[in-house]
Amino acid sequence: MTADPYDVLDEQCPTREVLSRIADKWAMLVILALEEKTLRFSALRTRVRGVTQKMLTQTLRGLEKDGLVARKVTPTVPVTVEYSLTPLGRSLSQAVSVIRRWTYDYMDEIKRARARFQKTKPVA
Amino acid sequence: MTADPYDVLDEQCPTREVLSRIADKWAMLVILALEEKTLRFSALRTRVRGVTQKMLTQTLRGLEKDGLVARKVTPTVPVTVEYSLTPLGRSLSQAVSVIRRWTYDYMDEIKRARARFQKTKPVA
DNA sequence: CAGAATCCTAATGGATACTG
DNA sequence: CAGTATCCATTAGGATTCTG
Repeated sequence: MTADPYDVLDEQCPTREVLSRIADKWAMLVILALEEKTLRFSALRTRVRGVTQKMLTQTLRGLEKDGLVARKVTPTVPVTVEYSLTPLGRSLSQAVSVIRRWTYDYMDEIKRARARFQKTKPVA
Repeated sequence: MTADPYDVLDEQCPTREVLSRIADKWAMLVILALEEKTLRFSALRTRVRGVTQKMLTQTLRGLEKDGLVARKVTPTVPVTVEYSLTPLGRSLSQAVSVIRRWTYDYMDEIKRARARFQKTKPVA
């Protein structure tokens, strides 16, 4: 059993910036949306409720840069742009789904924890 | 098979804000650091390389609020404060570890994807 | 439709000073 | 030691306008 050559807790480790990209609210939501199916820009904007056009564009460029999302332009009039997960992106979506699963499964417990916290430390 | 009562892609869904808290660079790093062992504030600051005291405090308060991290104060002089994952936090750390695992496993492929991207779209 | 550009506010991050 | 508080510079993010 060889130790990992990486350590994300180390600031200099290249994995740190990869984590920074995916440990991001919009990035995760986009990945989850594209996991379902390929979507056009406008559909993606609708599916990922609350994302602004600017953040969606920015997030997509980042994911594209790291090879997680593929951008396909069809020269219709007006132009059609489709976004989909690459095989690499799909492998990541598995991991992101685990996070979502956890969130769904423990939502109630988190609510209780919050209530408990409020009781212990009333609003300052 | 009952459908999940939640949908994180819905802006109004309570799971959205939970995801926002954990889909965060510092939050994930703190969770990974505490997964190894209980740590005092200063040790945590050293382990999570690059985090500032301000961001660490802020991140810990958020995780504490959602019941993921426990804060234990021992009234020594000077005071000793230990942070550890709660059982709920440990269940999450499993999921976060999956993300880290993915990052370590695909780091090389991401590097190649970046190189490819650079070739296709030279710096603007 | 898919975005680029612009403007403005809020959050982040660093540095420093202070306290129980 | 483990913070809180404050000032300041930089950056992220939101709202709006405009275009191929």
